[in-house]
Amino acid sequence: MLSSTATEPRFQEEKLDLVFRALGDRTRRRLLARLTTGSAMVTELAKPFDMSLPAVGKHLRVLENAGLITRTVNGRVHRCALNALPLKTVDDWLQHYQRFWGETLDALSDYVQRDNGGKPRKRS
Amino acid sequence: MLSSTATEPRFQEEKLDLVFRALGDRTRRRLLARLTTGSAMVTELAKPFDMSLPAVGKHLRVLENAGLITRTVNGRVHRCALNALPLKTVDDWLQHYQRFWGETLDALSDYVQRDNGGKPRKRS
DNA sequence: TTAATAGTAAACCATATGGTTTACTATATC
DNA sequence: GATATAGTAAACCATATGGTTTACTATTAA
Repeated sequence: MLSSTATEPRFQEEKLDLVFRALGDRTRRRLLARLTTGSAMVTELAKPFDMSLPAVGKHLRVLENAGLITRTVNGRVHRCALNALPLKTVDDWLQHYQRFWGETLDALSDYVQRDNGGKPRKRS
Repeated sequence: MLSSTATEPRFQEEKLDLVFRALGDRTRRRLLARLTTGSAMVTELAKPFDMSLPAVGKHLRVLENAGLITRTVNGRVHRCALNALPLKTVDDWLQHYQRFWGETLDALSDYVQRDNGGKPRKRS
């Protein structure tokens, strides 16, 4: 077995860098949202955007490098599909912080609803 | 009421831009992780990093602009604290995709464990 | 009051990012 | 074979990002 595995911290950190940065752009999030309705070729994906085809192509490349989409080339058509697995990695990362936004919400709730007998609100 | 509210789509999109981009850097994620153990002043936060103080200061500014930390100035000491609420926004955004990584995992599971009678695996 | 500490501001630099336009390649179609 | 279509590649540009160093401000302490 190689010294590097998919679960090794550094590997995961690099992946998170790519995924978070890929998600940090509205155009790319719109592309992902579009792909939840099914795979599509590049020109189809580019149509709704007020932007050149190469620009959309670059965004798709960023998403691909982050592992968020897969591409199958068939003739001259590149068909893109959503790959949500990296989002699970993000979700896992987020879970470490869930209790903190819970705490914040509870504190806010306690502050706003003092007539609640001071009981913490149930977590959603 | 003003024409712009915290839940208006554009507002949320801008926020997601800031938060995702803030999270797309390892140094900043380490800073957040540190802050889960409690608030700290800037020099304390900077200590573990092989990086100048102004550099860390900039990272903290990015986190602050994304709403991920709050800062209380007391004399010359700036005390930073985690604010995880924007991470809940991220979590909400992620939930729209949860069923897709579920599907992918199921498909993988089906492929790997053909001896399973073809039944979909239970969601975690 | 002098000196040390906490931190930002500003100027600077290299590289990354997000867009453009203008080729160019490869596949379909007439 | 000629032409249209799908898409990338490459060159270019403006701005953003992540780091540096060198001031500078403000507060605390000797």
